[in-house]
Formats: sequence, structure tokens, C-alpha cells
Amino acid sequence: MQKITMADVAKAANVSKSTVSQYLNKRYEYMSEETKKRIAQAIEELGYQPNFVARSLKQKSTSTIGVIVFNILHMLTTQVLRAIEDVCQERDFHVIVCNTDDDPEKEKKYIEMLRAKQVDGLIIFPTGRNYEWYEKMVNESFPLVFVDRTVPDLPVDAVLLDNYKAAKLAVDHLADVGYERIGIVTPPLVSYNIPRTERVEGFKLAVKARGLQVMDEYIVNLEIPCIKEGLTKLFRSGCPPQALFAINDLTLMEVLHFVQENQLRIPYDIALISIDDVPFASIYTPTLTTIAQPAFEMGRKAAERLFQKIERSHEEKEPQILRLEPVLKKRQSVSWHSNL
Amino acid sequence: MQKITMADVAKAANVSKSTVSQYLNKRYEYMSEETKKRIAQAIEELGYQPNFVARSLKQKSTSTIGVIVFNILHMLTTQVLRAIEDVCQERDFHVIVCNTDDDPEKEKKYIEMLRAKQVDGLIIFPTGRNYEWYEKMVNESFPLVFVDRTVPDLPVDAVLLDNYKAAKLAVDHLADVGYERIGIVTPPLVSYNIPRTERVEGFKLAVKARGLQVMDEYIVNLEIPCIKEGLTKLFRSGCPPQALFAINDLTLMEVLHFVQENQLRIPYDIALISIDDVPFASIYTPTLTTIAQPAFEMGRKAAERLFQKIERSHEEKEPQILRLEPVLKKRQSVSWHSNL
DNA sequence: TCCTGATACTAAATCGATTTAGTAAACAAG
DNA sequence: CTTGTTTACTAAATCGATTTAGTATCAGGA
Repeated sequence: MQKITMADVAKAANVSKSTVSQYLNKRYEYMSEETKKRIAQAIEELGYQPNFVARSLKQKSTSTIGVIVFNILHMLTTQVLRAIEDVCQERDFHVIVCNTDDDPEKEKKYIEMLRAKQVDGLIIFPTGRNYEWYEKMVNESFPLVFVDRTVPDLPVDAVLLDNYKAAKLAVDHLADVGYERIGIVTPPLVSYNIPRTERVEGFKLAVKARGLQVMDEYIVNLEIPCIKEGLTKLFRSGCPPQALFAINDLTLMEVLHFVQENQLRIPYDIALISIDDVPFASIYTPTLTTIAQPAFEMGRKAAERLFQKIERSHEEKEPQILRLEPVLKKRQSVSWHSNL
Repeated sequence: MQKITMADVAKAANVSKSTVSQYLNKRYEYMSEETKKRIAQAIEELGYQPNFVARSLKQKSTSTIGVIVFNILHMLTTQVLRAIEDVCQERDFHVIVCNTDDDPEKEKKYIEMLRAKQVDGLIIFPTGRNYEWYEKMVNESFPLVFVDRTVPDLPVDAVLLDNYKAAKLAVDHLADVGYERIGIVTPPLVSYNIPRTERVEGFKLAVKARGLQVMDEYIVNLEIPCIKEGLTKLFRSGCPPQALFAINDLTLMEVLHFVQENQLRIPYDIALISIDDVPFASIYTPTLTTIAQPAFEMGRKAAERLFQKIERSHEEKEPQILRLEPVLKKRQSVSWHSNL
């Protein structure tokens, strides 16, 4: 029992392959009712299922896009992916998902393979370390959208968080409530990780703008596994911060572990705010004040932009960089208390 | 500037397409060094990138699998997906991800479309309500593996949690510590959702096996948004349970909201155990005792099984149903205390 | 010298659709 | 009665690879 092809249907319906093809593509213009019925019947009887690969070869379009992410396990990634998938679903597109683990080699391999598979476009959370490949796609005006990070000096569309504003929201909220000694916790700052750099930069600017001191020892930038130790040292010193700003969910987790191990009371011993609205923010005790990234909007915007480019990939060269608004979710981990 | 094809390379290297094809597939048997060099050079100069779609058409294999899930936003799903992707990465396969939102119509559409796109196999978290489509794939011995749920009376490979054991682990742990009035919280029991049913069934069996009473009013099965209200009613009644068993992460979230709103103290007012090792289990106060599903193992096993079937899809018909072991993660939300 | 077999290739068929150019029949207009 | 137009199709080329069945050349053995 081998596969039924269009030729089999054509034979069964006593018409040519071309006519079957027209029928399937709903080009009924010059087709008799009689013929339509016969084809429909043949398809039904034989259980014919079209082969999309053959169609893709001829039409040079696979109705498939690739999404290359660092790690699907990150909440932000998952939410962005979900939004992308929803947009694709509306258009009968499919999504191939690839994890790079922030490894440029894997990223390169995936870009190559996905392009070989003729995906119609790519949405990438770029490692930032494959400049020539990114550039090549831009030059060929291959539909491409970056999410979360972008790459300097490359005219490519991107959907990003307004990181400066996110940091400013955090600092302003803490300062509004009355905190003055504010620390920030981040993984190491590396040149290709723009959001991290922008958040720390935005933090410094916002602190200064409020007329407060930027204290270098309050800027904890360490590899994730070292954060707890770094915080322990900082809090043993003479004058620890009153509030901490964790720049993403992973650092927040470390801060919370630190808080737990040292039996600190939030917000009395330490106030806490972070970027990424973690799912347990509203059930933690106390509830956690966060700066939410509009993850679904990011995914949706990225996908919509990609489809714009897919539908007319030649026109308009100007890259569009969207900076989406972070949202402050006021909860209990930042609040005023008497013994400040 | 149009696409470079194999024919262009052949012309440039002054050989036939066949030879270029042999070269690309590393069939060097009868190929002179001279020719190899010329082809390599032509590929380099023209920047030739193979078209995988054409290859797929001829070879009847796309090196792509489909994974159909309820919702990529669930932790379990994300982790399973990640493990699947890792296995695929080793084999240079790609993964198309689709969300059904537990809607059988969407599931049907995805199965159809992915098969039309000639994926080499499918891993499905089945809605359980497309029997004829599942059956059709089984009959054609199309490579298929179910994860999380399975469908009764259908000989299909599946990778599942041992739900009876998970429930037993929960009940035994609670009973060991000294709890006697144990409740269970679950979304509504529906025939197609096997894990839910099995967990509740396993719960009842385990309670009986410990010589305790199964109290019907302690079995809270309600739609997610109604759970808080149901628990409130239960706890206003004369004799509320001393411990609750949440059968998955979503119900756990509702229970935690309930606990928070009513200012209950865990484990003094109520002990808590749940299936799904949520990421905040170890940072919540108190830390949460859970029954972890081996999500990565599930994904890995499912993918490995699928590849076995892809590689020799005719042999061995016996479906293999893997029941993976849940793991008790003892933490603080279940512990002995004086005022029991 | 002729035959055999290895080496190093190539021409053409194939995969399963889409698409273009074309044809036959029916009918209307001049 | 011829010509032109519309209708309802079909034959054949095409997409870009893989693969099978050959072919031409040359070396070595009988």
C-alpha cells in the first residue's frame, strides 16, 4: 500500500493532473460541476493527502518559519514562542524551534540548516556572535527579525524591551517609596548581551537622576552560581543596600535563595524588585513587585513584522526597531515600613 | 541575483549534476582528487547552499518531526520539548511545535498539516478525542509516540508518568508524617484525561491501603477558576482536611492563592504536596514538598522511541508503554508539627 | 590482440506537485 | 460559412535535488 499521489487521483477521476491541481487550489473558473464532483469523489475514495514538500519545491515557499532561541526553558522565551505560534496558526504557518544555549556555533549551524530547509523567515534571539551570517541574511533581504537582543551596526528589524525604562521604573519606584541604598544584581556584563548592559546602564542613570549615589559595591555582577556568595559578602559589610533590583528571573531566583538561607524578611530587611513577571510573583509571601516584559506582545509584534517582510520582502529597507514598554507590577516586596 | 543550484555548481566545476550530488553526499568512491577540488572551489565561489526541500522530495524524508502539545506554557511541556529537541539535535533533525489548547479540532488540523508536510514522525500530547486519526496513523505504522496521556484500546507507544505511584507517594508521605484527613484537588475528571483520573484513583487506593477513610467531600474536583471558592467552602465546614494533595501545577497555584488569601500557615494550618516540581518549590516559604515528574527523561525517552520507529518502521508491532517513576522531593510544606 | 574489470564520470528518469502554453469543442458574431 | 471568443480541459516543462543505468577510458591478463 503505497502513497496516493495526484496522478492517482487524476487517473481515478479521469482527468489530468493539472485539473486536479486546479481543483485543490480552488481555481474553479473553468471547471464543470461534473468534473469537480468526480475529483472530489476520487480524493475521498483513495484517501488522497497532498504532499506539501512537492508543492514547496515548486512554489519556493514552505509556510514554515524558524525560531532560534537561547533556551526554551526561560519563561520569556516560552511566552514569546507561544505568541509567535498563535500568529502563525492564523496563517497556516508552522514553527520550527531550535535551542542554541547561547552558543554561536549552534546558532550558525541552525541558521544554515533552517535556510537549507527553505524556511520563509527567521525570528532569532541572537547570541550576537555570528555577525557575518546575520549580515548575509540582511544583504539577501531574507525575512529576519531579532527578539530580546539586537546587534549593533546591523540594519535588522528587532523587537526589544525598553531596558532603560525598565531600570528607571524599578529605581523610581524604590526611590518613591523611600529607599536610598539600592543595589542591582546581574550576571556578568558582556559586550554581546545588550539588554544586561542597558539595564545596568539605565539603573545608574536612574539612580543619578534621583540625586542618589551610584555605589560600585552595590553592583553585583557575577556568574549565577556565585551570586549567593557575593550577596552574603555584601550583606556582611558595614552598610548593605536596603533594596535589590534583580535584572531577570534567574538572578531573582538566586536572590530569593539568598534571602531564604539568611532568613531575611522582605521587605523589612531587604526590598526586592525584578524584571520578568515570574509566575509565582503573586503567590510568594510576600508577593513580589516586578517589572513585567510584555512577552506576548513581543512575540506577536515579532511575528507580525516577519510576515510583513515575508509578504513583500523587497520593498522598504529601513529596519524597524520596536522598543516595548515594561510594566510595573506593584506588589508587597517593595513597600514602605517604619524601620527604614 | 537568484539562487545558486546544483546545476550552477556543476557548470562552474565542469562536471555533471550527478557528480556534484555524489560529492555532497560524500560518496567519494570513484572520484578523482582533482574533481573534488574543483567542485569544492565552485561551491565556495558561488556560495552554493543546498536546497533541502528538493532532497526531501526525492528521499521521502524531511529530517523533521512534529510535536503537538496542549500548551507550550506548561512547565512539563516545555521541559519535555527541550529534551526532545536535544535528542533531535544529535541527529540533525528539526522540531515543529504546535499548540492545541486541548482542542481536538486544532489537533486534527495539525496532524493533517504536519503529515502533509511529510514530517518523519509525531510526538503528541493527545487530546484523546481524535480516535480515527490516531488509528489511521497506527494502521499505516506511521512513527508515533504519545506523551503524558494515552488513548485506551489503541496500540500506540506512549511515555507516561506512573500516576498511581505518584498518588501513592503523596499519600504515603503524608500518612507517614502523621496526617490522617487528606484532601485532593483536581480539575474536573473527564474520560479522555487519563492522568487526572489515574491520580484520583491512585489517591483513593492509597488512602484505603493506609487504613484511612476516603471522604468524598475531600475530593475537590472543580474548574480551575472555581477551586479557590470550593476550598473556602470546604474549610468553613466543620472538619476540613489537614493536608491537601494538588494533582498538578495549575491546581497547586490555586491552592496557594487560597492559602494566601486566607492567611493559612503551611504546614501548621494545612500541609501541602503536589505533582509537578514547580521551579519555585525550593524558594517558597516554606519550601514545597512535591512529586516531580521526570520531564526530561520523558522527552528523551519519547524521542528515542520515535527514532527507533523512524529507523525501522515496519518491524515489531508491539506497542511499548513506558511508565516513568515519579520522585518525591521532601521539603517543608509537609512536616510534623505539635498541634496536629 | 582481445577481453575483462576497474575507474571516473554522465544522461536521463524520478520525486509530486504547479504552471504555462496550447487544444478541442461549442457557440456567437459578422 | 468563416472567424473569433469563451469554456473546459490537457501536455509538457518546471522546481532542485537523488539515483539508476550507462558510457568512455585505461590497465592488466590470457
